[in-house]
Amino acid sequence: MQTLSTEDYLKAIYHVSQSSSGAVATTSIAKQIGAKPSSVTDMFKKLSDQNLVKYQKYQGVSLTNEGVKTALRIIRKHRLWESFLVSHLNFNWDEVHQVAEQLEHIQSEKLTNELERFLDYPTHDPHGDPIPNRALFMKTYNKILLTELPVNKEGVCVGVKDNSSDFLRYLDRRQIGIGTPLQVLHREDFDDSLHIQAGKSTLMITKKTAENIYVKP
Amino acid sequence: MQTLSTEDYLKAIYHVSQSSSGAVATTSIAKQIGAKPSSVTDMFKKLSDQNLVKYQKYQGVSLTNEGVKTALRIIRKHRLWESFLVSHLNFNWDEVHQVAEQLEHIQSEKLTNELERFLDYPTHDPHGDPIPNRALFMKTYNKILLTELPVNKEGVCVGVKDNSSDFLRYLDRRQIGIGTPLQVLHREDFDDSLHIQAGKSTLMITKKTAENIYVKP
DNA sequence: AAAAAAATTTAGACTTGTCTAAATTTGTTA
DNA sequence: TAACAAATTTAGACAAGTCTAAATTTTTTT
Repeated sequence: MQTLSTEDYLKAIYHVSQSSSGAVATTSIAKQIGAKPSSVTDMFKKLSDQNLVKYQKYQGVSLTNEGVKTALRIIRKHRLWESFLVSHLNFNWDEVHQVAEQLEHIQSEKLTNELERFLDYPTHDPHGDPIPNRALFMKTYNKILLTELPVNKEGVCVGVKDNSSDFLRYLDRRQIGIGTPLQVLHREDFDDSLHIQAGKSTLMITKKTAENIYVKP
Repeated sequence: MQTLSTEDYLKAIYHVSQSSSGAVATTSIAKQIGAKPSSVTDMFKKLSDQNLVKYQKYQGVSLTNEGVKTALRIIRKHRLWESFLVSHLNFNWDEVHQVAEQLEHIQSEKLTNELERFLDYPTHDPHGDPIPNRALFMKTYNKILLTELPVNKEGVCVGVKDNSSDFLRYLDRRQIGIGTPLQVLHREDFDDSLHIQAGKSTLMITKKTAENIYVKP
């Protein structure tokens, strides 16, 4: 059984390892967790003792199979709870993260599985991220960034890269959400801004916005 | 903001103070929490520093107004979650306690209030215990122990005193639950056992069982 | 009311997870 | 490749919460 802290580290290592290749560096986890590198080193040793990561001094860590499983079990709970908060408790998609960070640590297999059943086995959370099923398998579809969508090709918003409240509320104001049909009408060479069709309205967004929106063509 | 541990202590102090009069003794909390008396003394000092309890050396503690409020906020969450687990996640009333012990520590006023709304403002949890509302007010009805119900007077089961899994599952097997109509048909003077009418069936229960069942006449 | 028993507190130690500051290793650059 | 910079680790300290063992206070018993 893990402590709150080791669970946080495992999840952080999983996320960082997903968005980069090779071993996960001490500093990257320090940034993610909000701790000093020396604390991270300490924790790497503890996780290594439990065979949850492979750790070589000065070379960073990588999750073992057991470590991946543990991380996925936490992510599964996190995303199921986020889904519940949005679908039944009137939370907006920008409000769920902080609470789910707490709920993801609740230990009860029955609770997790019954919650999943109650939600009717959702495959994606409110941000479009895939939810591991009971066997910890995730359904991923091949999504691309809005910046990579060819001009005039139709797509649908299926996720966001930046999960910050600021960005999510900005999208709310622009009436862009998961499922919104998106189409690039014109790409401005001068500043890389995009004129897009979002649902029924047309609007202009910056490159920075576009590269934080995932679409399925 | 409280730690997990201080919340557990406040809740324990509240419960003990409800079932006895005067200040709450170190040993009684030690038993309730499962800690050594010396640890309890340490915590009493910490709680006292935060003005959550009034503490006098060797004389035990009593909750301050602020301490009572904090305890009730935790109990409110505990009982709301228990209700949710039973009503929507297929938990039995003997399975909810352990999970609710974890869920009661989740910090989010919005979560608590939305959960309450989702459950349609329940006034009692699956064991018949009253749920504090948003203003921390509890609706209590005047219940008595089954041992105190006059022979042949009709009553309804509205709660249990012993919340152990063993007892609750025993009641399940006897088909006694919250709302079950109960009536004492005969009181056996020899061993204090009771012949009772429970719903549609008549059965015999021991004194020990009867003094753990609350009824409303 | 003195002695014995029970309850409580104190003192000192341990664990977990964190930190700072210093030392070491790795990498990068001239 | 030598020197510098960046990353990482080590060493030692600290806070929270717990423990054991010893000391103290309160309560009960004789």
